[in-house]
Amino acid sequence: MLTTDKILDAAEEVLRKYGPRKITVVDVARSLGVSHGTVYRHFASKVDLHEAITGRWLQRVLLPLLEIAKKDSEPKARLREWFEALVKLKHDLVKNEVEMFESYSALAKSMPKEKKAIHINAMLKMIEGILEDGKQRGEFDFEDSAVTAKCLFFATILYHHPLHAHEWNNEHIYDDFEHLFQLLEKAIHKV
Amino acid sequence: MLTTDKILDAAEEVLRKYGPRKITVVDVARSLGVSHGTVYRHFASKVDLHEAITGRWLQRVLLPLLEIAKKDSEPKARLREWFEALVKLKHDLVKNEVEMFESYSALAKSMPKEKKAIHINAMLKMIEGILEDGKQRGEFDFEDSAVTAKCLFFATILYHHPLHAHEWNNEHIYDDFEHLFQLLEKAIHKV
DNA sequence: CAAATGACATTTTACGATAAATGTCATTTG
DNA sequence: CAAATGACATTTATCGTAAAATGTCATTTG
Repeated sequence: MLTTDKILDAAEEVLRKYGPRKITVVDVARSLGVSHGTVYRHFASKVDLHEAITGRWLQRVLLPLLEIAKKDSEPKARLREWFEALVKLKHDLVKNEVEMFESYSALAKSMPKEKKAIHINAMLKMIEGILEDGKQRGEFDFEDSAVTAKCLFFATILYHHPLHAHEWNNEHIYDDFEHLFQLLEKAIHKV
Repeated sequence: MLTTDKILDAAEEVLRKYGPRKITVVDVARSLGVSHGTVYRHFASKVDLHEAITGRWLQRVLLPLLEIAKKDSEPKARLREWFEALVKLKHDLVKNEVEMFESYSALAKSMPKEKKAIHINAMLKMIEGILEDGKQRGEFDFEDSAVTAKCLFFATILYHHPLHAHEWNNEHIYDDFEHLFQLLEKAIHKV
């Protein structure tokens, strides 16, 4: 019997092989050797299928960040490690898996923002956790962890949002990030 | 005799009337009642013409920022005023002149980054001036004005870069900016 | 002779017809 | 009877051709 997961596997395979313009319901069904009607028994629409593909990939790719967030190392160091991992992750995707990155970026573009918000919120929760931890331990100084998490995430958006990927081949990009992050640390570290 | 300025006036007219897809050399020439060959006596290429149009517009639209930067009010207040003006400026352009904003965004997209850098550098210089002033007066505390200016500009990019314009209809956008800016202030204000 | 033209080869875009994909559902299959 | 099919109307993408724009330059104009 055909499962949702098998369809997603096939879809990723198609994506990998033929690029984002070719992930049609028909092609995915063909690569599974079933009729496209069958796929519609598992996904209400092409868009739903796309969202599922992207969602699964995002979850997988962001796993390392979750690991870092869960550590109980010093919050200051952990926060830095998390953000450095975030930008390195994104930059590496662009460098080493351009076609995959672009494929998924293309899919993500057509994703409704509520769906995107889910993943952004997952990231914000990780940051918030580190911040809250640091606040408890007296390392950090700010009012609201959730608000501050948002600030940090969006302040660094240039360095991790796909929209800005074209700027990441600039040779000073890591220096710039480093300077910005130091500035942000200065704002939240207890003096 | 035909002057470069007259051509740019006509080009803006065409842009305003027919949108960005219609600013062809031929159309601009037609609206001036001259042959398109004549336009080529003033601009080496269509791209050059586009750059000139965009450049002139940017300069005009960013004039208010220059005014603020030149004031000799308190640097802390001036910095805030400058950034609030920047994001308000951009947001107003989207709200009140959508078609113009999109037109120019479209033109800007095809502009080489060296040309864009000129305008970004002009902005950075304004920020740097305010920061340096504040440092002299003992209001601010940081190492390098130029570096810090870059940090502030790019940390707030979500709120003023056209790429993110689609996020500006979020109702919390001003609150978010306010929180971020407070955080940044905390990082550079002398305690 | 400086300024402008318009004919030109070349490149880019627009358009419309054809093919393919989406989404539904009555029917078939195991 | 749950699972899968494929015929279908509708929407969307593809592609070749026609039209328009780019960029050059020898010629014309005032």
